Amino acid sequence: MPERRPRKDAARNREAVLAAADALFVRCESPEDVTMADIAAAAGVGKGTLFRAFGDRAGLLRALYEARLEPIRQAVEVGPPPLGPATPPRDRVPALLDAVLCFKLDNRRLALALEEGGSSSPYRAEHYGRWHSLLRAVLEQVPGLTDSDFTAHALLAATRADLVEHLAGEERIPRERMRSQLANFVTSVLASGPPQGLTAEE
Amino acid sequence: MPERRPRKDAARNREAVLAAADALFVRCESPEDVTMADIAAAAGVGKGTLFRAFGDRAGLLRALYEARLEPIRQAVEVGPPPLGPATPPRDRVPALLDAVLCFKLDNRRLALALEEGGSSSPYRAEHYGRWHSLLRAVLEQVPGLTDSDFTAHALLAATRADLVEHLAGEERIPRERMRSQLANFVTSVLASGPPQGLTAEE
DNA sequence: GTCAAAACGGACCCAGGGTCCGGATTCTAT
DNA sequence: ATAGAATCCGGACCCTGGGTCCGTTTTGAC
Repeated sequence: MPERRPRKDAARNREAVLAAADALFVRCESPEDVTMADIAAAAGVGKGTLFRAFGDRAGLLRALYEARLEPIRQAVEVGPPPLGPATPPRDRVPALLDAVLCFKLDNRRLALALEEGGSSSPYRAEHYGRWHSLLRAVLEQVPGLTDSDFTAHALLAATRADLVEHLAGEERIPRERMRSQLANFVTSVLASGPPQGLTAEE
Repeated sequence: MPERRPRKDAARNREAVLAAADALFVRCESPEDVTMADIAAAAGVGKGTLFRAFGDRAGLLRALYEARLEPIRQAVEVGPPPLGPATPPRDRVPALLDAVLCFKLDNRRLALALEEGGSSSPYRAEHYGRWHSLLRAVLEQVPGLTDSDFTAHALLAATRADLVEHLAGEERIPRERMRSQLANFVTSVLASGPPQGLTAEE
């Protein structure tokens, strides 16, 4: 099956919708007061178009999220340390979580809209699955650390969009402070367990 | 102001609604397919009654939640160790989080409905505020532990209703295993920092 | 028993996600 | 270039579910 590519206008409209949605989410107070009709209007497009292109609200949000996430995904999969695969586990774990935190700080409303969007739990999203299994795998390589699966969940939970929003918005905690607090937290989780040998173990 | 007490029928109906809602939430698959109309019908009451008594959906959920939470609240505020105030901080922290976890396991659907209920973030709920400031205060008494505020948030995040639901439902992790994993996690967070002297410090 | 205050309940309203289909656009083949 | 089919457009329309309103009923104080 040749998988014929979409028509030109379809592609153009798809981009217009993504751009419009992004802009609206940045400007809005809360994600739920940007409606599908709003997005369609802002993109100069009919509602039908928007639903045909993305299926439903969640689909649109996902598409936006994935697009924004792409650079980080690259950096994690094939980039240089401290995010890339060549990093020693004890350094990579904090780096990964810091990246997630920064991403959510930079895309607060969007992340909020997607994670707490209602209907299905954020834990079913495949992007969560990716972060979790990656983190889990890296944690597994940290000597003396058990329960990597749960630990990965728990660490990621510390970067939940609504928590980040609360800390940044309500408690007015500055970005750098939040990053360092998360780093400390992660470190303390990693630090426990058997003596994490200094430099020379034998 | 005498604050005259409610009429008999009002009180009776209020109880009926709470009971009906509780029953429905236990039976349902997802909290969002138990509608306000359903609850009213199940309680043998009109929708108006239900809204007059609780204000809105969130109000009803909150009322239910608080009611279920009451025993634990008592145990924490005036009960014996390990939950009560007489417990040494290092022991009380895990106990508190274990209590939260167990509560969410026992009231999965309800907690889900309230925390991810939509509109306003769970971090604005006053019951969250209570848990957080208590935990924060206890953490503050653990020597060598910094960032109690953030740490309290991060630890509580590990017991978020939808995470618990995911672990118990999707990943089929048994209760006791989850409790011990959480306990390990908490311990590792507490363990770091300065030497937590054995028994004799001087 | 009487009467005002309080509560009842279901018809009603409305926003917002999602669907539908007649008409406009784009691609392909000749 | 152009006919014709495939695809897409867009906004009128539907439907669910939270929340409101008000005529009627219940309660309880005197």
